[in-house]
Amino acid sequence: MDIGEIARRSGVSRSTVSYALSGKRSVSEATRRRIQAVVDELGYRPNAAARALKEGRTRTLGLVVPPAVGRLTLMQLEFVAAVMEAAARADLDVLLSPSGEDHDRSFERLVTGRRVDGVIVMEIRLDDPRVTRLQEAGMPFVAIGRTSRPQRTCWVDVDYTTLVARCVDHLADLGHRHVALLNRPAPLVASGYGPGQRARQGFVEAAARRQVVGTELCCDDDMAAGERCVVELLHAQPEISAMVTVNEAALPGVQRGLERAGRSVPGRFSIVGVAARYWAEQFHPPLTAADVPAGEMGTTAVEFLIQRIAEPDAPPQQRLLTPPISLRSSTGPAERVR
Amino acid sequence: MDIGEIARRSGVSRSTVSYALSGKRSVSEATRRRIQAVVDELGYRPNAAARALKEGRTRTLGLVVPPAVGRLTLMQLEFVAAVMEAAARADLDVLLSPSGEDHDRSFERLVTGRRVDGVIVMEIRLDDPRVTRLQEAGMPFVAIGRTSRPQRTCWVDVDYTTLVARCVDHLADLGHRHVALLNRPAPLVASGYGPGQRARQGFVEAAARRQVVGTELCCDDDMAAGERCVVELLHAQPEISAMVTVNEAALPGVQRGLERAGRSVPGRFSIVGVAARYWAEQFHPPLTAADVPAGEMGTTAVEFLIQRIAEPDAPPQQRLLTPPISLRSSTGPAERVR
DNA sequence: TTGTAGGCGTTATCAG
DNA sequence: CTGATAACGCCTACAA
Repeated sequence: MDIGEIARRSGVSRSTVSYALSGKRSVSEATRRRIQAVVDELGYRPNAAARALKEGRTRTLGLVVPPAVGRLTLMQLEFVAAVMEAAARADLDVLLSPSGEDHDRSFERLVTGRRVDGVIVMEIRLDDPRVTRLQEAGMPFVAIGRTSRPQRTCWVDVDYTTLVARCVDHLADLGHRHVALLNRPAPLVASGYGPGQRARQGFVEAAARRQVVGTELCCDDDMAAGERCVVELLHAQPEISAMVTVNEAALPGVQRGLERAGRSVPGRFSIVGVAARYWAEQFHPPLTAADVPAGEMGTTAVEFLIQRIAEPDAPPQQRLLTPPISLRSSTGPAERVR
Repeated sequence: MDIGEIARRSGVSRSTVSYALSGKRSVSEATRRRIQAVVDELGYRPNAAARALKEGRTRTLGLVVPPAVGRLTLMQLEFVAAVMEAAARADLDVLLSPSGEDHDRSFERLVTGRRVDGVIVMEIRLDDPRVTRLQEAGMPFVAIGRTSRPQRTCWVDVDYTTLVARCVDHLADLGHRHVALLNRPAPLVASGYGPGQRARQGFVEAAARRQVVGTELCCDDDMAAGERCVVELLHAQPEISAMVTVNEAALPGVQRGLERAGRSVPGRFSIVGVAARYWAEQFHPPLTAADVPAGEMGTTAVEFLIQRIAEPDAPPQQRLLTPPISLRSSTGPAERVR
């Protein structure tokens, strides 16, 4: 069934049907109704491919997700959901594409096959070949995260440097002198993962500024690793009385580790960090943390992308989010030195 | 840049270029190379919309995900990842579509706008309008889960009835006489969610058969609910010595609840269930459970769908999975009655 | 207010 | 082995 079928059945020309549906030129009320009736009856919808071919746009957004989605954190998941919903609200579809590993073909199809009008790229590295590729292909895109030279690209990111520094400040204010940073997995950070690197930077700077002794720890994104890290850390350096964490997936393990080490929170240990609200609230006691607004980021990314597709030459929009730290119950004053 | 550009630069006709790339008719080695060189140099790729229009297929699969993806369980997430990867391997793209709530337009675009060649629908209800819609639209699809009349549709599902019954058998064999079922959230089960209903059915039947006293408990999909449920249950019915769980998201909470109630596992309480392997292994002690093979299900779903698109009239394939229960360390003999 | 006709980029049929 | 040409279904400038 095509537009011709509708035209025939309503006794008008194909263009009249097209105009009646798009509203791009006026159609007499009578014929419009007649056409609409036929459309409803047959459940007609314009063929997306034909429309895309003619209009030169697909009404589809590409979403490039990290390779091992099995390891997707809750934050990322919330982000994907938000993108999906925001796109749906704007009547846009979302094409999912894995990147990294050996999925280059999928990425290439996206960029070069005109399958989408624009792309959102998650988990940007400081030096990311995908960004270069998108730029040279002239495909509108929004990066989630910044490369090391983010001036001319459109992005949405969380200011981990500032956030982690604020966490250190908070702990220093409470009198903590020996503080640890629980970072993301070492290979990830080493490969130029922005949040990991910027968290480290914010931690080191703030520790120096506040004359606090800082210890950084990289930890795999799971419960077991979190428990192990904490236990080993407190065994090796029992003087550490507080921790800043940017590794939400390790939180349940951290909790167990603290229990095993006999460090009650916040009485004998303080912990503060950056996490999805869900994890922060699931922690015992509820975690004082900057809640990453993943949902808002997804919505913003879609907004930016739509804007960018409409006006590719406008200056790229950028948004650096610094969500406030929600004071819950996981931090308290340092124990008095005996 | 289009195929004409390539044709011009290689000094051949457009059809020759097309054939050289598709290999659907033989092209002299010399011209094939010349064409390939130009293609590589310009980075040409066929316009997806034009190709879809002409061929009548989009090389795209639709994936209909549950509405509140924010609440996506790990199992579902693993499934989505597997679908994405399997599709990418077959050089197919995946179009993501939220369903439920007020996202009907997205679903309708998918079915009726010819945006995809086939659809995978997650989280099928016993009575699911989406299935009816897809059938009347003649869109090839694979259901993840079965409706109450699954005979003529193509689906992949987990046999919760059998799995839960086996769990009950295992506990009964160990001497447990009072057993609980930790099911998914009440509204979900009530709305005709297959796994929830079938888990209940398997539980009731097996309990009767084994002359075990069974108590069913619906529990929200989060840690806090899990903890609350367990504490309340053991307070109200302390004679219960074992539990079957199909609610993986509640597991961390269940663990805490058991600790708070002073029930060590497996010494003073046994627990067995159905869960993603990740959660089973994160449990303390590791959970004896049937590991839902979400990845395998995703891969199978893509296989089935590709097959179904190729031969829509072949009898629909169906796969009911009954993964074995992996014996870990969370079950033991019932305590002797004092 | 409505109809006619051309073209978007491909692939496939039909000639050569 | 290769080239011209006709669709695929839609949108829209132009004509009436």
